[in-house]
Amino acid sequence: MLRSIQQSVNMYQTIHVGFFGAPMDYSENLAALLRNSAVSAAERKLASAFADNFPTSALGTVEALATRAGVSGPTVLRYLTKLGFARFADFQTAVRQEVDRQLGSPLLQLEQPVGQDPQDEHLYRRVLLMQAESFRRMADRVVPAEFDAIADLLADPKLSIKALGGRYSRNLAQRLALQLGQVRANVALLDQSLGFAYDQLIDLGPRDVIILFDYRRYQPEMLHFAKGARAAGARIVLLTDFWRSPIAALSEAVLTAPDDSASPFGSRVVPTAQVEALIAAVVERDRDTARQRLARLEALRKGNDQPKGDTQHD
Amino acid sequence: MLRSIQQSVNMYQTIHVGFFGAPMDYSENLAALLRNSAVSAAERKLASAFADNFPTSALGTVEALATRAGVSGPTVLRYLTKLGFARFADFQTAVRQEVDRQLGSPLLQLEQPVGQDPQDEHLYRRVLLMQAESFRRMADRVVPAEFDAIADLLADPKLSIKALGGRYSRNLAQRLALQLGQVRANVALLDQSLGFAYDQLIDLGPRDVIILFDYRRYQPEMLHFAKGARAAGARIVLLTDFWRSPIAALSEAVLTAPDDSASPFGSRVVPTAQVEALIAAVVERDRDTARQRLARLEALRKGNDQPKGDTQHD
DNA sequence: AATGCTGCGCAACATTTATTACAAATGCTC
DNA sequence: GAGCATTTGTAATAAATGTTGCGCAGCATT
Repeated sequence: MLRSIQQSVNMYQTIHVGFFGAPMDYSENLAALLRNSAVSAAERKLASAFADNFPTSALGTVEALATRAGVSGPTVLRYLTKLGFARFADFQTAVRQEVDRQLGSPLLQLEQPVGQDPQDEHLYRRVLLMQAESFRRMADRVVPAEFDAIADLLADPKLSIKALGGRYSRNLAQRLALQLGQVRANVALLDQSLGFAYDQLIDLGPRDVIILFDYRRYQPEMLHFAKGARAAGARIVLLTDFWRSPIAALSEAVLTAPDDSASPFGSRVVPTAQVEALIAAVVERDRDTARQRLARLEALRKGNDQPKGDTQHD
Repeated sequence: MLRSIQQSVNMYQTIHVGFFGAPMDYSENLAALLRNSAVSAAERKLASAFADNFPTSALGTVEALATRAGVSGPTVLRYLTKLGFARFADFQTAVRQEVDRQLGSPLLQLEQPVGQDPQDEHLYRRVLLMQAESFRRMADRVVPAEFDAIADLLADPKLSIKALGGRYSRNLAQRLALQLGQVRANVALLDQSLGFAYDQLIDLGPRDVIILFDYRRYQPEMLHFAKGARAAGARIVLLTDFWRSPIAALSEAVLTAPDDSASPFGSRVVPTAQVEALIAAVVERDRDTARQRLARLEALRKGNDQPKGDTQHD
């Protein structure tokens, strides 16, 4: 036990000493660490097995690995212990992280436009490309059922829809309420500023759908309100960011979005698209009703065009 | 054992049936299979957990997965059984193969569209991909000078900014005013409904920048207002769609956007991004001022937190 | 209201799998 | 060639993990 004084560490921080005594730090490259640390015969066989098809080989069981390498299980364990992984589970966690990183990075590199330094790009162009990337990624994590569950709720004519947003997301709630109100009945925007809408709580019941917009710097009042609504039996739908507002636990369906932005404020671009998609889905569910309602509204608007403007929020 | 006659198979050959009975074959894309097969509430949560960070989430233990998703272990097992994986080990093997394949060919990494026909795609996914495409195209028609001209105006502390939007674009004006107001002084939202803001016209002069949002089904009142503002000597900036509102002729800078949408309403997603980009540009032009102003606001907000809510629009 | 159905979590069970102790084998030194 | 040290495999053990049956709860149907 002279050699490996190193303790078991969370991150594989093993430092090897290279040819001229220069320390080699493998903390960034697990695969290399595995390959270069072999000394004895069995360890070499093991290292080869790792190298042969890296991530896969390391993600199975100890036994599988041992068999593939032609060594015994304990040898595998001992090797990994030497490298600083006290438990096999720790090792696998590290491998998974590595996989994640490697799987994630080529994507980003691919998107790098010709001007190698993204700083060279104009801000505006940079923002647009970033958004394009966001949407591309969003598309790859769509869970149709989740979206449909929300759309079904919003489209159900027996239910009444109430939208509520925080300081910066009130806009979204407003947009949703405005557009949804044009294609179906019983849509309201809960107004936050007026004593914070607690008055509304008393009337809530199981026939109400509360659609909440809550993004980072989550406002405690929102959670408080959500709890009250839940207690009253209302159904809760949540749109939030990737960090997930605590309200998620109270919701029966959640839609998340990234909020990467070039400004000090989180971006609401993807959520805006989500709202629009929801509207589209609601329309799709009962095209005729929506069409008729829109036509009626159009007619009404023609009736009193110039004077005063519209009745509701707009 | 009535339901799943399918045996455990090496390759996950589950076939789903698309909208018109067209079979959808996921045999090449495990991630999509996991996301698209969810139906019940718990399954949705699970699918979301899978989607959140795909390979990693699936390579741990059943328990870890269940916890992350907020469901029970057996639910995980049942879901996977439905998808054709008799044993959890089979599933993980499939995941590992997938990881191998994807690491091998980074180019294929972007999920190749599952339903060959875009019609087969889910509405939500379709919307997201469409937006990605929109932004991609927008990036290729960026005219930096035009954008910068607008940003310069909005950032000029000697000028006063007034935002105005139409029926459906008032939202954008509001968002701009709200955020811009946090990073610089003299920002106002012209309220359309109150007698249509003509009162404001009388005070306009060359030190005012009117930023207008006018999208298809251009409202005549907007044009009328713009003419008045122009006559009063105000500077006009316009955000409109590709068809270009007639106000464009009166504006000293114009930013256009597509408004393709799946709903009866035009999409405001790109314009939202434009607004955010403008804010970012303004902040970039004088980072210190913006930072200080934000800090001061923050402090003020802390002062009167709970009572009444904010003074202005929000 | 009562009944059947489905979805889902709890908890016991069974199996797998990591881990440890021990002994055989190998290589090295005197 | 005996003795010591290091390496490696075997087998037993303990822990973790997958798997299954049961029952409750919610929902739709009659």
